[in-house]
Amino acid sequence: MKFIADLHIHSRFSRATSRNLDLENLYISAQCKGIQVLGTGDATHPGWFDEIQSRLVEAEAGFYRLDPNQASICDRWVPESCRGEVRFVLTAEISNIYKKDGRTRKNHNLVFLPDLETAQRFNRRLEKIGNIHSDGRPILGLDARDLLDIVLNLDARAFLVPAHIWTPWFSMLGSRSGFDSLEQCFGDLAPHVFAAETGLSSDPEMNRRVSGLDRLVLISNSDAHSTAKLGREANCFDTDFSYEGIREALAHPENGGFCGTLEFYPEEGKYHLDGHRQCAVRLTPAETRKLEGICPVCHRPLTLGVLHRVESLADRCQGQPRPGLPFSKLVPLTDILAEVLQCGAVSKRVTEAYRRCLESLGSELSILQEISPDRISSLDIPLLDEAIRRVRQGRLVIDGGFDGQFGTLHFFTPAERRRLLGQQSLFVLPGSPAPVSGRGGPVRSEPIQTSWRDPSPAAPSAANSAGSLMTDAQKAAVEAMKGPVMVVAGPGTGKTFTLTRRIVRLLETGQASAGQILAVTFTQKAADQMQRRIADLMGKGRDLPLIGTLHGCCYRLLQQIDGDRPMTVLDEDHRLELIRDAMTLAAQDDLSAPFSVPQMLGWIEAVKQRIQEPSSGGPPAHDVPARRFYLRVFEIYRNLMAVQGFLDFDDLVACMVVRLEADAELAASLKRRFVHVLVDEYQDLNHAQYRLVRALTEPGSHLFIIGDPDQCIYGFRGSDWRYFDRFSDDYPGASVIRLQHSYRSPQSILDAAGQVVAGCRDGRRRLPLKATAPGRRLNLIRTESEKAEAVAIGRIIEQMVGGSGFEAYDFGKVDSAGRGQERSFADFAILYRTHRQGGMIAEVLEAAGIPCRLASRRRIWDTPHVAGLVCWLRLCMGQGSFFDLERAIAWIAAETSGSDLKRFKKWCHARGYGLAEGMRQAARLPVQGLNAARQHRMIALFADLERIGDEIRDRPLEARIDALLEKTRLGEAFDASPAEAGLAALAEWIDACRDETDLLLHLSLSADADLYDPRGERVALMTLHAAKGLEFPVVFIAGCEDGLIPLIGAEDLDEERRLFYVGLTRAGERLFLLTAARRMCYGRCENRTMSPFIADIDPGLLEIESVAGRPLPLRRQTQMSLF
DNA sequence: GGACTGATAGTTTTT
DNA sequence: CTATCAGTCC
Repeated sequence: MKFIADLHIHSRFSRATSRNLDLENLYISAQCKGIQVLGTGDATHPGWFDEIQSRLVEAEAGFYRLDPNQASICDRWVPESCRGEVRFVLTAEISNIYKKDGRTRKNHNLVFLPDLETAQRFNRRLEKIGNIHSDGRPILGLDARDLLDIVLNLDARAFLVPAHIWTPWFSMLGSRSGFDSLEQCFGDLAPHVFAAETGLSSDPEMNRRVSGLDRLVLISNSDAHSTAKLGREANCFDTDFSYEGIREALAHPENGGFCGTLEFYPEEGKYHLDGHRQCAVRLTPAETRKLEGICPVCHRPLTLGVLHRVESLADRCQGQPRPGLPFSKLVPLTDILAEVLQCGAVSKRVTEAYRRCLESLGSELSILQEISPDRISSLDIPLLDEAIRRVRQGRLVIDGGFDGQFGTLHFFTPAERRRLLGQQSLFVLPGSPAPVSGRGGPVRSEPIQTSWRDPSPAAPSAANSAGSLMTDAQKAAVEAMKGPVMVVAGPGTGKTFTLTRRIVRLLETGQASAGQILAVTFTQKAADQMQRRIADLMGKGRDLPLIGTLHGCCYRLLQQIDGDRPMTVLDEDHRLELIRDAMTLAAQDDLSAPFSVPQMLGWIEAVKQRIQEPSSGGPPAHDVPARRFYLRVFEIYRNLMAVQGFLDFDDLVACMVVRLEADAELAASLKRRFVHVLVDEYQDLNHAQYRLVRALTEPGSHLFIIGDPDQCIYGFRGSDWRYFDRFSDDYPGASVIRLQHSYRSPQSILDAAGQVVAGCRDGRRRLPLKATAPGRRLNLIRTESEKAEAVAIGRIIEQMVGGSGFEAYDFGKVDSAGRGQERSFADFAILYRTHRQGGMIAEVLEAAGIPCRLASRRRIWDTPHVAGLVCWLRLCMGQGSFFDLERAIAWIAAETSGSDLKRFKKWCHARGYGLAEGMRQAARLPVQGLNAARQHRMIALFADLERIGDEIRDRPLEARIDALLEKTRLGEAFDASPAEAGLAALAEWIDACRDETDLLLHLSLSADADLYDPRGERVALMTLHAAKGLEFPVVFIAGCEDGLIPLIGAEDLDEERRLFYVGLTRAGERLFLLTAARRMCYGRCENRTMSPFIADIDPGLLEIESVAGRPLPLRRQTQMSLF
């Protein structure tokens, strides 16, 4: 069957689209236009998808029609001459913005989906990658190749077509955004792409000059943002009337199902020629080349159009024969009428004439293509017949479009018009305009003054320290092998680099075997990173040294020392639960709790971190009842832990220290074993950890420490930078090496940071850091409110990424000539003091379509079903707690209630049973507080648990998890809710772990894992603390106000200063400091003043800007930019 | 024991 | 503003 399809349109849920773009209007307009098949567009948008689901019904396979009742109502609005069937296919456009091979890429891709179910799966998949709610054309920081991968894995029938492949800003081959070939863009998956969309500004003829595209079918669509633009380009098919028909026709053009396209005259497209709209300069590619791409008015790079781009990639000359299907070029009927009637395309006269045409002649496409001039002239619209004839013959003149401005049409010269109107001739006159070649010469008007802020974008960051060049100091640090070495490594001086190189050198020169090296870091992330880097440098299959966090290493060593004694390390939730139990038990002895559970946890931690007795910590001495209660709780807590064989984090280190200090033999053997000990971030050691390092080394040991006292920001949990400064006393004769060359930040940022940290009252002497580049001033932006602050950040990001949608350019909002270096979302970080601040910023940015990664304290296994699974695992391995049991039974049909379990727990606590012992005893002894029936049900429950445990015990870990999912309701939960990400992270750990003990250790010791798909590029939002060790080209520090930095109530102002210092030095190129004049604080609106730390920065280093409190934000009214 | 009310305090966070 | 906890009532 023959049909015409427009497969790329948008709904009203996309930015800058007409409000009336709903399915009904599309249905009506498609008929008026003469289109039989429309892409739905925006199928990724939940709102639009809901509409699709509720209003459309499947007609042919993968073809959907408007609900018949609705359709008959709509038909009344369609002239009878135009009526016909309309089908929808599920399509969506994705805006991919990402970095590849060092350049920011921005391309748009059309996705075709065979049915609603697949679309739903697609949306669920994308939801994890980015925000699909805020825009019908979602912006994802996702590599186009990875998008294609997702599409291919979705369903064999789904496919992807790169959209309007030539436009400069957002396309596969775009001059400012793209690649030079399909293969570069899609890599290994390129063979799966079989079609490309040419876009308005190019036609098949131009495309065929590039032989790399020969293999592709070229399709054309309207990309309509309003119903009026529907079908300005379209595709002709003669194939099965179904989704599969379309796919087949495109994938196998040799079978003839695809018959070519209806094209817009490319010259009329917005990006045909080169130029600057703001400067009113339009140029042909040849002229642009003569000017070397520079605008003669503003002397900035010109926006290169599609023709230019085609010519630069073309390997066939113009006019050379080339393959391809027939196509015809059209001009929208309203444009023709506007020209004929000499008035605007949206004027009333044109609208009326248009309506009249449709009513008498039929659909627009039939008028443009088929209806004979005789019939057209019968309408009595002067010149219309002649104009349409000329369009069909290609006899019109178009001033080519450029830099976002449509080209303009000319059918008749004034003289000609007079003549034609005079004689109403039906035959072609000699001397009418030649076929299009474009009156594209440079058009110049008065230079327009444009303002731009960013005349000299900062140079890209200097040579990275990962290169093979080392500074002398780095070299010294890597090569000083004997005795204790202390390295003071300021921010960006290549700390990790130095550390890894040193380990590799130790191994390579044979000075130490892998087993003789112990390297400790502070975070799991740092340990993983170091392990990876060393593995990369050493090559595969080599033994690697023990590299881990202090806690992880202690665990391993304790395990080795004690053989297989089971050790379960409790995570924070468990500890709190246990303390709660302990406090409840203590309260029974007639005492009420004068403090909170977290407070108690803090005291316990503090005491353990100092390796002291409980009596040396806790509530102040004068509060006698509180102290009594505290001591009692502490004791009970210890007992509860001991009974079940639990350890907490601090116990790991403390136990190790106690063992080493008490057992000289053991200490000596470990000292013999670990000849080289390396400690990263030494300034963050707390007392117990310091004692541990001391106990593992002698004063003359080959102990290598590296760190930066100015970056000690964990004082609140016991870290003390003084251990760092004391190193030379503890280890006399230690070599001291200072790394002072920063590869990360420019001088301006280092200077400002240095001025801030110099304000510390610690009396330390500091040496200045040197940068490679001078850098530009720091921007200090003062805003009215926290919302305005977020909006200001968003605007800057939007501008630096170069606008995330066409709109930004098409409406002239962003100065396309004066933009700075292109960035992608992953280049930005927004830092703040408290988590609370992150929420608002993320909300504003997400709403504007900027993808964010909000670092949260919640971890992946905090989602109920992942947490449930972990509880089950622990229980089945005999390492469960009462807490695990309570949570686990929620996932089976248990007849035992939570309160029964509480009574059971109380009974166990009273008798000193752990869970396992308690479960055994409950089978034979009466449990106090439970009647016989309840106890029987509980015993039955325990038997069930036992049985499940027995059944799965001998299976490998993965099979065990599968079985658990099957035997409990966990499986349903994982199926129902989109927490596959959680399961995936778990699976990753399972892969990485040797055995279940390892896994459980990981689960309680390991840091948060991201819920986000790492393939999606996002702006990072995190606290200043979390930013430590990271770097970003562009850094925003939000809330630079008194009360936030330094935080109100902070005891150690120096630490707040260091924290700010850490934040400042994360920036590789640009640093923005933001303040709000007013901020909501605990529900109250507070006036704010600037952080005193900013006053310590030389004003000459700051560029201060105030953002006025204009009303926020006019989202849909202006549609100018994302804000 | 569970549902309600009112008072109160409220960083930062890795393991 | 909101989570938490203690106290109150049924």
